[in-house]
Amino acid sequence: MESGDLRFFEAVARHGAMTRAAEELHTVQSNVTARIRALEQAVGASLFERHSVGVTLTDAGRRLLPYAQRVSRLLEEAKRAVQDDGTPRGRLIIGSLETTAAMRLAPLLTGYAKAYPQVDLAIHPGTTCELIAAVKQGSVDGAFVCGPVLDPELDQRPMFQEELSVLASMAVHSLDYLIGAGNIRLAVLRAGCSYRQRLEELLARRGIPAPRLMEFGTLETILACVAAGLGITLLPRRILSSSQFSDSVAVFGLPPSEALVETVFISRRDAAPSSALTAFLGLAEQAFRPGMEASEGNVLNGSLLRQVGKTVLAHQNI
Amino acid sequence: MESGDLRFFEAVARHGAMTRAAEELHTVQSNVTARIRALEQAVGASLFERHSVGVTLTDAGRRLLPYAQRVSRLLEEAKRAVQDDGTPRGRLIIGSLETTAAMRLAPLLTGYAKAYPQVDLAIHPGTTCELIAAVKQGSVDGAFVCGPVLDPELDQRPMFQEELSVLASMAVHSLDYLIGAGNIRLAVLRAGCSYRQRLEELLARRGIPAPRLMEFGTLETILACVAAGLGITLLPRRILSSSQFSDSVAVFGLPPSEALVETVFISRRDAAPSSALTAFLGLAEQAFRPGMEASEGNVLNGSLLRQVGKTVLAHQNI
DNA sequence: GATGGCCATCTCCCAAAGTGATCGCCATCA
DNA sequence: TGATGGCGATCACTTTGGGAGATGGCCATC
Repeated sequence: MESGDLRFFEAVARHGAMTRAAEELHTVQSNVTARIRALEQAVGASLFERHSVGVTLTDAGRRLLPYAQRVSRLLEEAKRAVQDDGTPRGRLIIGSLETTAAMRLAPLLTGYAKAYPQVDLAIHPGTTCELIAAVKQGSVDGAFVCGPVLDPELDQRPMFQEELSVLASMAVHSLDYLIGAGNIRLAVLRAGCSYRQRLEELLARRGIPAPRLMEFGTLETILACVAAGLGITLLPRRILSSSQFSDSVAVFGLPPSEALVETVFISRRDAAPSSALTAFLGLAEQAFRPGMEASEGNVLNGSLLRQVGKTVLAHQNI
Repeated sequence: MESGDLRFFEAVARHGAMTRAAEELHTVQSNVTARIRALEQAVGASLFERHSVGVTLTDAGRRLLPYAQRVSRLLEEAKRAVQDDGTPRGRLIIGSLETTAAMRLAPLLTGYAKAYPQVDLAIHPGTTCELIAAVKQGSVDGAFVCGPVLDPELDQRPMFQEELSVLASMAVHSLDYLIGAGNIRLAVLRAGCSYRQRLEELLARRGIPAPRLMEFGTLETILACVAAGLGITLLPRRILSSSQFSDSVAVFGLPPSEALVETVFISRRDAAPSSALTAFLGLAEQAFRPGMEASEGNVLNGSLLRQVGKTVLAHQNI
């Protein structure tokens, strides 16, 4: 069995048809047929059921498919590993929650770009779910997401904690106010955003029925919308410090059990990290890990009741 | 880059010479030269330094080598996975500490052999170190060893606890006796045996200088030697219950912190377990895990001071 | 029954891989 | 210093596996 055969196999499995796989492989159908047959003979099992239109995997084929993918990934990685002589270069794609990117990454990224000019750095925004999938699939090298991430395929490093707060318009003086207010909505970045789920749970625990959603493309529009009284949202409190809206929205602090979320950096556990990624991790830990105990931690362990923005609320009120 | 090229590469790296690698690959030297050169061109780096006699890996080659090995292992595994239709068959090699094999495995193995007659079952004895290496290398499918095993490559499942005791001749009434006795030795199965190290540490903590070693091939000879007063040893107490020497050696109980060792079953984390291995694990957990809480656990948490064999000793004496 | 999509099979062909001989390099040794 | 032996590089050649293209059969659809 050769890696070339597995490439053919994988393409056929993906397309469900030899003819279309042949196109992708820049060859003709008869070759695909022949090589699949050769592969079947090599492993001693039939891999596809042939139909009048297309083919489908047999059980044996289904068992082989993940290996085909792993082999091709491994070869890719091998190539990179050979070329990677220890000095970071090439492309590094980092996934990040939108909020994390907005609040935290700027100094890290500029520092990295300066320190490793040979690396093309790209930030890929997404929700925790999307980014986990992207890391596992290999389309991003690593990502900042909401922890904890328990996936055994992924390596997880805690980076910092965020303190979430409910943001609402200044007219809202307690969340109970929301119970009657029918036209208030949840303003979220994406339907799949993990903060949305958290906010719904949080309201549910207080007997507030989940308002309807409103999706926005950027954080600024969410904040503008919240300030305008169109909706409420749940975001890291810190987001306000760099925002023009810091004085125009009400901030509802939350008890630590609800407020604190760990942001972790995830990367594939099986793939050896590129030098570019290792260097990134080094800078990130330098930037975030000491900061965690020194400043953030103290704030979080202190009073969560004090005023932020214009509103002071005791936990009991929320 | 193709898996075939990597096979060539790996063979050359292993032999340190193209000519000899060619023999192993059943081809001629010129082909090896050509394919290595093609591979070097494909990855864009030189992989070997050519000398007048033989070749040596470059840094890039050293980075590639582990991938070559992983790819070929992965292809092997893929083949097995395709052929493995869920009913255990084929060869299953289980590593085990000698003591574990003697005391624990018999019923499990007979049960397994009866339940899965299509599997050729083999037991491969060894020390914890040896077995860990064997599992990682793939020469055994899984192994019972002294836990905990922290290796990230390995999956570890606790199976049962053993209670270790120091065994000595009936003439020895306290371990302090050993301080003067110059000709007493440690009787161990192998130099690398983890019990040996434990015993030395244990004696050291009591101020007893480490006696010299005596190695034996079988447990029975160790026990005979201990009974004859030639040496002392550290073994699971349970070993005596199936031994003719149970009445002719003195047993020194130990406090739980020193006595208890967890026996775990380790297997490769990355390789998908064969059906034969999965079935084995199923039976093993059935056999050992319920037993752990029900009988063994109680005994261990109860008095460790009571008499076993003929000697009663308080912890303080040991 | 005509059509179209798809897979299997066959033949032809070629480039890639294998073969064997030769050359050059270098260490060793007489 | 010259002979020898081991080893890799290179070259000319042969072999063959894989790719191309044509054809036929099957089946669903219209």
